[in-house]
Amino acid sequence: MSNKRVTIYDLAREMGISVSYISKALNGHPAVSERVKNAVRKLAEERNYKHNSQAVNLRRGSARTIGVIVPQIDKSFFSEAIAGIEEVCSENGFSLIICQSHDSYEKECEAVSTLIHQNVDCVIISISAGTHSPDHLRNLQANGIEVIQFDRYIDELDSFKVISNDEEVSGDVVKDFIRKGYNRIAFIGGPEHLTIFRLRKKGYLKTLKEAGLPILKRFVFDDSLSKEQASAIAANLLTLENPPDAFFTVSDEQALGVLQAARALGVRVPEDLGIVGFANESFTGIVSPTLSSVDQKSKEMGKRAANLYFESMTVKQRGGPVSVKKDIIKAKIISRESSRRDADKPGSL
Amino acid sequence: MSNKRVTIYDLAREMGISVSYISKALNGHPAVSERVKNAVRKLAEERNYKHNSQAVNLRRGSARTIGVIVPQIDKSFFSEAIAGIEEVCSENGFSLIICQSHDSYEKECEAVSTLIHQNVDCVIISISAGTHSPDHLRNLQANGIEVIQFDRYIDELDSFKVISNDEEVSGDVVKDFIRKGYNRIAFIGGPEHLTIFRLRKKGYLKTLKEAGLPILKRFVFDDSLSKEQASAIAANLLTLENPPDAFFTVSDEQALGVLQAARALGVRVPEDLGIVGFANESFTGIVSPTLSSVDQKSKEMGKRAANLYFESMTVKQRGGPVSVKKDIIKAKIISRESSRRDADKPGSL
DNA sequence: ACCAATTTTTCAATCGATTGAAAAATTTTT
DNA sequence: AAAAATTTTTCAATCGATTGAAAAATTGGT
Repeated sequence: MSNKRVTIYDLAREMGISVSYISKALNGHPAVSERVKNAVRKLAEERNYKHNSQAVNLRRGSARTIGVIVPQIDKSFFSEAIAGIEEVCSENGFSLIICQSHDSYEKECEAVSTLIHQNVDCVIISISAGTHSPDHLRNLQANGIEVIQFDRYIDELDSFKVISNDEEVSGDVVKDFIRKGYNRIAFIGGPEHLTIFRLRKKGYLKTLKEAGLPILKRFVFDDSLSKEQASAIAANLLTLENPPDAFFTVSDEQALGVLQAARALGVRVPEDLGIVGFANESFTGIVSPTLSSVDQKSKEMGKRAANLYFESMTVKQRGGPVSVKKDIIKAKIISRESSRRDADKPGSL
Repeated sequence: MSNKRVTIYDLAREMGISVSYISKALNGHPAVSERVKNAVRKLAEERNYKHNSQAVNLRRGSARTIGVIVPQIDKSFFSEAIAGIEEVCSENGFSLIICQSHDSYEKECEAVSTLIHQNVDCVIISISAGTHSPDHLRNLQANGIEVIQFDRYIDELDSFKVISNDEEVSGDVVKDFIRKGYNRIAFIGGPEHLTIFRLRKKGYLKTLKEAGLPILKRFVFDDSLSKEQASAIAANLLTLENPPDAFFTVSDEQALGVLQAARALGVRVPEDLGIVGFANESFTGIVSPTLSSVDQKSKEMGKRAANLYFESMTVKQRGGPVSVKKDIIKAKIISRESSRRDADKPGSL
């Protein structure tokens, strides 16, 4: 046990040739004959040689690695996005380091620090709910690390951004509610310092206004991302004299909270109350009634984010100018039982 | 943009002192006066110096990192276990590299390769359903990397193991069913080359036998881990002339599959059919009816696994003998609606 | 067989940080 | 003030791999 690792020095000693020659042979350098290449590769295989990434990366000056920071990896939105990132990275021979911020600014900063230490080439991040300033991300850029934001982003930071058409699709959700006959639509949002939550609220408010519906302040809530908060808000509103007949929430956890409050109060969903959430988490399809949600095409967002890095690298290498751009991926409403009122039934259009 | 990183050479040049002295100052070496230490630290802070982990690790010969390989990070069992590992690692100043095998042997081998390259000190793994041989894990050991298995393990590999009392708790599930009046209990298992699935089946069979109940071969299925397979099996059995009145499954996905099949056929749960799954995934508490499940204390398993590494390190450093041991964490049945028949109601004991 | 051209192989520097030994500077002792 | 003891600082090797330049060996032409 605890054997030392085989290095190219070991191989060189055993074969009686120089270290640099071994290195060139293993890397397919043209100055090495096929005969030697094969012999070296064979021995490397036999001795179970594995290169030391630390050494390679140090020498190269790059770890060929992308760091990913997300609030939680066990939300399907994020794990799917990571899957997309992983796919593109492995196509390009890059590895991934995944960090969780658990929605805390401090943990996010720690992750940033780790990734700088690890000498990553790029950081793809969906910022935590606790993050108010992009200084730590500027720190990454100051260290020559490309920053790419997705979903939850800070607009003022000059970086690539891969986002949904939040305002537009939020408007669509409201329109859909109205079309189905819901017209007392409540909104449960997130912290307003995050652009996506501002935009979703904006889309909601704007569409209500355009539809000529009154905006009831007591039906609009910010900064209530947890299931429990949403549940409490719903329980409160549903016992009013004139309760809402629909809830639009900016996450699926909130939508679930609303559903549970409705269940507890005997309010029927979707007959008496429509619910639409955001992110199309996997549980939305298995609760009863199933929850309508906005699908943000998480995997595609991840792929797009990673591709932005590799594309910009290519352009930079050619000396071309890299214009900072915002990539918008169109989200799509997945209509399930929780918003399926009569008006939506086939033939009723 | 694309600035080069600050190194101790830059700091040394700026302060007009040697590189090694800078290094010693930053690391609190006793041979450096407080005056110099403070000055160096101040400048390092100002210039935003971050050490290069590649260089540090190369020199040290260890990355102070633990690699984790699990089938999927978006199952709460695994993400909770990872949270536990993370907690213990950060207490000990270690980092984490997380890899997913997606239940494929090839991907698991790739992950092993990556982790060897990254020079990790230890690998904590729950092996994939597609893994039949522990050769790749022996490869880790041959490279001086400690291997710790948890949950899904290969018994024949000489390594630490952190596992549940699978056979015992499976027996308890069956006993619980019987106590509640279920007596035609079907079983949907996993691939038998994984010890945990063998043990769960063994506990099921043994307990049926001890209870004097017949073992019906057509009620026992192996290697059917997916929700779809479980659903198909349930649909099949429930339309028999003498269908089962309970299902014990080795995962929660399977339990959900059974529930959906029962719903589709109009079979009432738990009145006509009891269901108990395994892992206490988060969705078991939000489906309707809620699903009973075996809680494996995933976070504790993760913490235990990581602690085993640090404990064995301490012992090894002292030159003490490290006996390979199996740590058993007692699982607990979480009784929810899907197995809540009359007999279980309060006062009916 | 000799010189040039080509192929094969080695040398030495490099990446960034650490560390024990050696050297230089300072303080204490006599 | 010289010698000894102590503190401060630098030197040089090291970790493992890569790479351009230089050297050595081989091949070809005449």
